[in-house]
Amino acid sequence: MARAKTGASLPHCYEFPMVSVAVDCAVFGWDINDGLHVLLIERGEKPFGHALPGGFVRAKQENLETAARRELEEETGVRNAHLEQFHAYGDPGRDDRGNHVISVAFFALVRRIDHKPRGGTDADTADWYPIQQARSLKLAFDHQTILSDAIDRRFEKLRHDPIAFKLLPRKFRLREVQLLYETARGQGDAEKGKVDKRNFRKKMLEMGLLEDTGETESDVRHRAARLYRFNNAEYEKKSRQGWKFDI
Amino acid sequence: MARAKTGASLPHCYEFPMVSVAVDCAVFGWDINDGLHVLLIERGEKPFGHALPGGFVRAKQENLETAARRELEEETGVRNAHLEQFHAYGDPGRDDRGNHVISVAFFALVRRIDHKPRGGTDADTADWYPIQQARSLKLAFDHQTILSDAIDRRFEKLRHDPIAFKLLPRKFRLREVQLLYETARGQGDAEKGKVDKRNFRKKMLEMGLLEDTGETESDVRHRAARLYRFNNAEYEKKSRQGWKFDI
DNA sequence: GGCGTGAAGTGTTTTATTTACACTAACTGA
DNA sequence: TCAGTTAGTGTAAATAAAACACTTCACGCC
Repeated sequence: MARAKTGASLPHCYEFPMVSVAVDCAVFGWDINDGLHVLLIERGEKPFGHALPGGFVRAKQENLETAARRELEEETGVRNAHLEQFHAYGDPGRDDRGNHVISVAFFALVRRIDHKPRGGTDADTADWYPIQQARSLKLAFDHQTILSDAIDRRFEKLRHDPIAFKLLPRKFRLREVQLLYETARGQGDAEKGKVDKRNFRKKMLEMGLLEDTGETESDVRHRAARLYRFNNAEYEKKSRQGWKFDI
Repeated sequence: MARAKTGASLPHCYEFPMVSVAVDCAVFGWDINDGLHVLLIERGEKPFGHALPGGFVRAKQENLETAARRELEEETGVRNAHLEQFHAYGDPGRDDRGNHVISVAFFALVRRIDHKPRGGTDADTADWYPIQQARSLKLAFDHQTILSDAIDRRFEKLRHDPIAFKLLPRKFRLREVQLLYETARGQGDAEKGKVDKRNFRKKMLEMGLLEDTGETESDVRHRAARLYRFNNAEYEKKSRQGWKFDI
């Protein structure tokens, strides 16, 4: 959403100068073959360069999460992401265009395969970037800080909340779960977070939240893996009884 | 800060309707003899009733934390609290006075003994309320939700971060530390979070972050306890080496 | 000065959890 | 049938957590 331009009509008047409210999304896309990537847009207006997708909240029309979903879809085409708010950024100078803009940042997770990003309404282009590369880019505003905070502080959440299963197909191999958790433990770098296969499988299966579908994968040129599904009903039951997911 | 009144001059004009940005603080006061209390104000203007201390952010003048500190001092006299942002609330209807106001909520911890609250600039009165009582009050806006979120989701933080020591005097008894952790574990109710004394002391001392001052408490009519101090330099050193506080 | 009161302080054993570790099974394609 | 590739499996050792009860000290009071 563009801000007021000189000469435009300014029909909304207030007693005090106002702070603008934006939302920005650090969207992480997971792909078993290709690890974690971050969704960035290339801005079609000033300040040019890469940035997190986001934009202004529409006053009296939507709440913060709705705004984040709307902007994410408008700018990148991504829908139905797992979204969670994680921090508000509010330094008076963080937006270099002059207004005081606070931004409520969201952490989002999607299956990369579901989301071939496309350009957005402002002639921006959206694309996936490997985490390491994204970290080394100079992003607009304070988006590099937001991105780093998202990576450093939010990935551990996958270990205490089974949101990881939202990143997997409905039927998945244990190996996929492990790789995803290793990536989370290593803050984007699976190698760094490596764990023992036998211990991981034992713990995972003993939790009792994975059901063996009886099926196996096909079209592979090696021994086929069993496929499991996540039993959400059982998870909710255990949660209600005070049990905590932890891996 | 009052909002625009009908007939007041409205010199600040924008192209789009604006969202107002407020900060609110859930301040928890600790006292060894008296457990945890929450700081609430009684509003001197509409909507009347109890509320969390807070107010509007001054555009272009201050960031979110500064605003929170300012409002906290103005309304309650509390200074130098340990403050951390924890969630932004942004439903369009959450402020029943008509404007769309988002509120960035802060979780704050103070030693209750340091803060005899006083009334604020808007003829509000501030006072401490036991947690259970505060939970049963009907607070203004969505402040009851904010308070519940603060209690339910933030207390566990004391277990992974030695912020608890900010609530203790510089020299403290191990018993005080234990009681504070039990209160955190029990989300405000020490009885609920009770742990074994010997195991607690062992773990605490083996961490190597507490220094025996050599002194003991005085003016007690029973065996005097040793006084310890928290070694912050050592904590930072260990943190840098990847060690994690956990109790 | 002995005794009651009240909190401080102290070790060991048992149990549960976590870690370390290496081979066989199944399938495919050459 | 063999080479390549991933799936799948169990046990022992080490570490961490939990359970558990009595003695020490300071004081006030009789």
